[in-house]
Amino acid sequence: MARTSTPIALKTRPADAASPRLKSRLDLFRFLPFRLNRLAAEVSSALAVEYQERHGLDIPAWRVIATLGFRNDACSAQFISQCTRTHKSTISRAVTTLLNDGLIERVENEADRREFRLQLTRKGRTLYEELFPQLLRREDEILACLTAAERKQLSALLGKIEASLDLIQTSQEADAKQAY
Amino acid sequence: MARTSTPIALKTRPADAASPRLKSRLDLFRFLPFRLNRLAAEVSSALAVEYQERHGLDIPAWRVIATLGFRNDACSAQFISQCTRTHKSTISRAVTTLLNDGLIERVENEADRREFRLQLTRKGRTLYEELFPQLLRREDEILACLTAAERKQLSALLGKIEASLDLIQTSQEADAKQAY
DNA sequence: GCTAGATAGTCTCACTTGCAACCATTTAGG
DNA sequence: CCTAAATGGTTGCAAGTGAGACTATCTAGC
Repeated sequence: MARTSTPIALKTRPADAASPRLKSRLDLFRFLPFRLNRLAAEVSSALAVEYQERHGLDIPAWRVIATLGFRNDACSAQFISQCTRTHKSTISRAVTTLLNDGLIERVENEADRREFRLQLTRKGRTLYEELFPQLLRREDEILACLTAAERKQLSALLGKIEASLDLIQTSQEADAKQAY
Repeated sequence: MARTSTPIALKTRPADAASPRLKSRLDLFRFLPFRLNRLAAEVSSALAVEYQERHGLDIPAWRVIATLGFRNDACSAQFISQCTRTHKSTISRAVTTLLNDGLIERVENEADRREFRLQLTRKGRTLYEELFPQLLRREDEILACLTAAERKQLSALLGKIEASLDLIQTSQEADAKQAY
């Protein structure tokens, strides 16, 4: 449309590898944190259709389902909170909703009555079994632009950064680390 | 300040490349969207120190500064909104704050009096010039775990996905696309 | 020129989320 | 045992954000 002629247009093009990074300017589009944020946001919204529109789950709820679905044994809200890096109050609220929807159930832990063990109900597992292939398909769509080798590369690279970040964190917040 | 992921964090180990992905289960830690979200959140919070604590900027404000700092000429709020993929109301609020802080200024656009052209003030530019090397240093720290070649690879891979997502979006929401 | 439809930017509202206080329970130390 | 500190989980509150209404301006078509 005529729209594209406005200064706007700017199809935020991926950093094109050709031109070298300027020393005196911060090119936002080559700045990793920015790219990660933007990419994560876009990928998320590309997937949101699946669990939001088709199954009425929001992101925290999906994370709970996914964590429980992935593991066979029941686990605590705390555990879910930690491994998805989602605030415990957020998880708590999601858990409440999912309990009401009958997608998960919780069992008293006799050994420690502060904590509840959570697990998918039959209904919840059905949903999970139905939802996750759809999500994998979406992921595949998104990654269709990469060869198998490239996907492996990407995974390995992300893994390295993840590992490195954990280290950075560890050295910075030695006490928080205790929490494990 | 909103986005901070829980510092708690159980050592969600990076998908270890050894064991193959199970067919019947979705391993959250190998699921790209999840990894991207988590990584983006962590990287963001690793950088947040710089612009939040040291300069009192939140993320939207920093995006405005960065966009203006990167370009030489003044540009509209709309433009910033689009190229950072941040909602226009969020940008609007950040702009208001930055105007009050004297970090940016706006000039009437004679040609189109709906829009204002924004630019850094002297003070704003000083802040930008001071802040961005710090951020680059941080980025370097985070990427220190990768060789130069690997960094290039990563950048190229992200670029491919970015490009591909634009395409996906385009085909899926032909009308929404107008908005860009 | 005038009207209808776009567009830039602001503002209100509702919703989500992180934080921190809180309750219940467990554990450690005396 | 009894108290103090830690831990799992919930909830009230405040801050940030997206959706969408709204204002002012611009553009196209008649």
